[in-house]
Amino acid sequence: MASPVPERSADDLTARARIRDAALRLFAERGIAAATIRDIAAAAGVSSGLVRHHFGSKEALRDACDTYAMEWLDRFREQMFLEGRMADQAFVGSTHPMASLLQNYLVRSMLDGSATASDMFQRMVRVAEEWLSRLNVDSPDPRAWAAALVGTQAGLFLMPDQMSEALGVDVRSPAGQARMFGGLVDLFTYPLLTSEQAAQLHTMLDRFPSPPPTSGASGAARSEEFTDDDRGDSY
Amino acid sequence: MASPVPERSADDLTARARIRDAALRLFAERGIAAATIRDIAAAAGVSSGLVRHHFGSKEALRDACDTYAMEWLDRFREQMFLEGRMADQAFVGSTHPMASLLQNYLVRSMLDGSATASDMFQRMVRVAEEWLSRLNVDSPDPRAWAAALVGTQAGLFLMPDQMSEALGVDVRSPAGQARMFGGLVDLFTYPLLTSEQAAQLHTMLDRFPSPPPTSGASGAARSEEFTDDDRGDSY
DNA sequence: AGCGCGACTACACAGGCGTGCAGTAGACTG
DNA sequence: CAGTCTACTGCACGCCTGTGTAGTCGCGCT
Repeated sequence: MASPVPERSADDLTARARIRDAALRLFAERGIAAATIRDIAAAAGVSSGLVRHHFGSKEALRDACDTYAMEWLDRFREQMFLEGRMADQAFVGSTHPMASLLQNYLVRSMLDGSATASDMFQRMVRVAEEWLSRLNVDSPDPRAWAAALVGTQAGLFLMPDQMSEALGVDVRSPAGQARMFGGLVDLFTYPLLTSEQAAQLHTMLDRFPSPPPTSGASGAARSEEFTDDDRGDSY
Repeated sequence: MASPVPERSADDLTARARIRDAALRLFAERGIAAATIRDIAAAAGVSSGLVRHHFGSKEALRDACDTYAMEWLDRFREQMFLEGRMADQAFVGSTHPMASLLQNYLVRSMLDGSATASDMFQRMVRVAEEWLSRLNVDSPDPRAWAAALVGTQAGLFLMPDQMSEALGVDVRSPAGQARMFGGLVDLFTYPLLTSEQAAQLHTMLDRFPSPPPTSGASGAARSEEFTDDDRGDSY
């Protein structure tokens, strides 16, 4: 559980740090509500009262986890991409477990309604949108494109059990993760729709945008696009 | 909340049906654990005792919802695609709200560990894999490709709040849903990686598949791929 | 009319939850 | 060496949960 992005600070081996680490892990594994303070305390090897002593409340503990995860990942990305340590195998190897855990945690926290995690989601959408603008992709709605990109990937972290079952490998293991990301590479390499099909679908989607569902023709036609698209993509 | 896929059966307007519908909605909105029997009973306009009378336990109620959702969607797909009612706007318009709700419910139930919902996930992966095999996509790992396709899309249903914030539109509304699916169309139309990049990534991913993480070079290099891929796709 | 049975309600129960709080041990300060 | 502060524990409280159960209502059958 090393976290040497900014070199683990001195007071970070304390019970407080152990509680935070245990909370991050249990929150990520079970969800916020299902992970109890008593379980977290037990996992950290302390009493439940100490959790309250250090963090005040469960909500405050969760906020502390949110902030910690976000700041850690921000520093991580900074070192990774700005300081060019992407090829530094020792750096990447030692930070990866924590990076993976924190990403999982943030997606879970997002699901249970964390403002901090949602902020990070929005930031990632903006980054994706900027990144997209540097490619020569002529999407009619880059923002929706970026949101779909971020949203779909975040969701993937939420169902490791199902992905593991589908692949016959624990996607939490290095081998499983490699396989899963291999699938992701394919997904973003081979287009499923031709430009003509896409344009056609966009035309149909644009046809019924504004009015609320009057359960009439407009709603029906919109729905048709929903299901049609859905079929083509995943059924 | 019409559900005319097999024409709503006669005994389906009963309190039992109202309880099931309320459970589906609250389970989908809040998650299984967070939706209490008392809330479901109140939403259905009955006493909490009646929920137990009809379904026995919360777990049994959830199983009933799982089965109902899966069978409903199976019939829905059958009519939709085999019986060619895809262009029937009345059919599609009237069934879409329920289809959307049940998909959301199943993904939520899957997240909370439902075997039925997980089975449906695996079936969707197999269907996607067959569908992929009819395209001329030369993926080195079609199963991983299909799993990534299904997993990413399922995840999208889990974060409507974040997607709505990113798009400035409630994705539960027709307009918002159209916009979100428009982004999905783009995502599956314009490749983010060239075939060369993909082949390169696959080579790197294949290099470190089998051994458990010894925190040595293998793990480090694998992690590099993780984060590198991640960066390219979503950061 | 009387009877039975399923739909339905009201209420009580045990368990687990987050929280509050009094109290102890140890280290540091004057 | 007394004082103080912080880390830390143990326990009890109130709340909410799923569950159990006794009892009422109303309809259909004989």
